[in-house]
Amino acid sequence: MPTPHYGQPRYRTIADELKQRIERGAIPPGAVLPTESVLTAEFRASRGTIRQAISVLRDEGFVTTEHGRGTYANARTCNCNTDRCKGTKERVNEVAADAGLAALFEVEVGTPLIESESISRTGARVEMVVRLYRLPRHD
Amino acid sequence: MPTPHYGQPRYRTIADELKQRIERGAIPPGAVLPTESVLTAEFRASRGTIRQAISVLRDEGFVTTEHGRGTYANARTCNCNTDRCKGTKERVNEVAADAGLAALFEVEVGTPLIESESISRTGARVEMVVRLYRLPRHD
DNA sequence: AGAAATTTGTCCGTATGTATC
DNA sequence: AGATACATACGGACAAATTTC
Repeated sequence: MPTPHYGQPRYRTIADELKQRIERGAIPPGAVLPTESVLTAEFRASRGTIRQAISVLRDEGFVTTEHGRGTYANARTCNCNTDRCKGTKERVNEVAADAGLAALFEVEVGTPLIESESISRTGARVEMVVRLYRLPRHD
Repeated sequence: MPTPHYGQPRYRTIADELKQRIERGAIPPGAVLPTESVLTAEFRASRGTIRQAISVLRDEGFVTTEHGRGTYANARTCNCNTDRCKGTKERVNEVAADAGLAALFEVEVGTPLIESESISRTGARVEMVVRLYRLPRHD
């Protein structure tokens, strides 16, 4: 049989299906996902394809894989069932300069710096964390 | 030939080699990387392994791939000599998630993250340091 | 415009190494 | 030590997007 993949690639279809199971609670947080061989049998896909699907879930933060043990479903915290709450939160505080920052700013290690941390999310998933450092009183 | 992978896996070794070429300027920003088949011949690795290596570069922001076209090296250091960009340098590398970041991204401590550090200066003095963290994307 | 060549994308099957229990 | 499961690597096949002729 050839390998037709119209529309979505197979590994994405499988990833979406698994994603739904996790979101619906069919696979509760902390539970182990079906093993690769089980998924292979269920979806009639090769291990490579199954692994690619799981890789998608891992990158999107739905699951965590541990070598030699298995793949676990992660707890999804945010329940905003609205649109994509592409919200960013910002937090500003004072931190001590570590070695790397101290060298850059040419100050001593431990010198207070202003740290502004922005966290952008899409849904429950943290998309990006941006940390901006600068010296106090000199904007 | 069996498939031993002592120490670093092959695809990482290849990725590092390509990374160096980009950093050294052997592959200038915007240039097309050797095609997969060329790399296959050069490194005597299978196409899958080559693709895995390129995937690493993609995740780390070194290159961009376009279907049917090729893989391009990204500009990672701002080379433009305009006054605007002068004094701004960007560095992208992989770091291990510390406790704070791990909690935000809901991953384990030590999970590789992509860190993009931008340093803006006015003259010799460092004005600001921005560190952007994100999870590796794609497979 | 159309066909061929090039290049990346997806998928399969298999084999072997490595980590964990 | 054995069983299980993930990680790496190979080779082959076909699909899809782009470029070239």
